[in-house]
Amino acid sequence: AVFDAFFVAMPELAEIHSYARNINEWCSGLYFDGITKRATGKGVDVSLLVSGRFTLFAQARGKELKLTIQPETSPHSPVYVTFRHGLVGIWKWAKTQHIPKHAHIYFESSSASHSLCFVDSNRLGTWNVGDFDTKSRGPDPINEFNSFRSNVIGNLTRVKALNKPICEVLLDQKYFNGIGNYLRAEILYHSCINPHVNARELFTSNPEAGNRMLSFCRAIPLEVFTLRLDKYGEPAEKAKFNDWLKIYGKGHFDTVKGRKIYYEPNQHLRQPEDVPIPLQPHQTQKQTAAVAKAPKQQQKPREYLLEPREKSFKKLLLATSLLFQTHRISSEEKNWIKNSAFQGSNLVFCALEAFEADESKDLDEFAENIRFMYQLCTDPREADIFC
DNA sequence: CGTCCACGTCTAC
DNA sequence: TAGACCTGGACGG
Repeated sequence: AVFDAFFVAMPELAEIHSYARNINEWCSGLYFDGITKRATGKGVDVSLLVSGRFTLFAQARGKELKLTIQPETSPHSPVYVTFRHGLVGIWKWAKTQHIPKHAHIYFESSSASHSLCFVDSNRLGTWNVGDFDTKSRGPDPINEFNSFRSNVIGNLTRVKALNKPICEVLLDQKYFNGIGNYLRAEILYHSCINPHVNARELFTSNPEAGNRMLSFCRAIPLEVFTLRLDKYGEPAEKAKFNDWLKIYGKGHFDTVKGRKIYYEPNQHLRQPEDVPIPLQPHQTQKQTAAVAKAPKQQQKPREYLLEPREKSFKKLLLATSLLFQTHRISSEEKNWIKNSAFQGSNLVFCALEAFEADESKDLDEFAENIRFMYQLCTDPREADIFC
């Protein structure tokens, strides 16, 4: 029963990234020509800032989603609108004659007869003109993992906010932008860390466990994103998501600062699994301190239901690492590929397919294609090719 | 029908 | 740290 309520709520890091992917899939190659802000919406009336036709592009950073409104005529500079989704905010692609209830702002495309709608039934979400809030919200654990990590590690000893139980710290958006109540429970469960452990102490007494947890802050939401788990979908999809959850909404919980933290009281005695998608270099195998003392238990390997796309995703990341390690691409190009893959860009997957179809498996040619795409896509004059 | 709960963020005591 | 902001689904009488 708790899950029925759960399924209509809670956009966190994985959901915001999925929203951005959805929006870019719906909107690529389309011109929009109208913006309507209803009186119920709390954000600014963006329609006053845009005239003529425009394209839309979405990016996620933590729990924020930034829409780039790019007017057709070049002298007009783009308008950025950044959304926060509250408890239930969601993006929908709807026929313009049937705008959903609680759509507080929508972007209309006459040619497609559809509108991109920001739907938020309990109106806790809002938006403002401008870029991501980098002052009070930390880097994105998926797209900016290295800065995310150093923002935590670098502030550990001097910032009071990090001298608290790890379950509280994980909700602090200044350090864990995008982590919410279900992700923190899942991350701690997979990391085999007791939620009440002091964060500073965790990182200083057992840095390996701390680092592993930071990797899970990326890997767990990334898994929801790449497996396209959708708690807003059809009943079958909701059930898949429910099955995927290991701990949230199940069994034991404590209430800390008015919020439920679900965990297994003995989860810190388990042996952690490997990070499912280890994209960042991390130390291997050497066990230390409390984790090492834990009795080795039989671990059931995590089961993946890999769709073809998800296999390609992994292959692409492996290929990218290879190209980078062999100095065929720069770190900027490497990061661009990863980000494009996370955003669900078809382009980079096409490059991979071309490489796989190439019988000579020419890595240099693969790298050249990638560099060419990178140039095209990062040049604003050519941005349309990307969309 | 009413009550509880979902759980993000801001504000005020 | 409690309350406000909101809606709506589950559940109980």
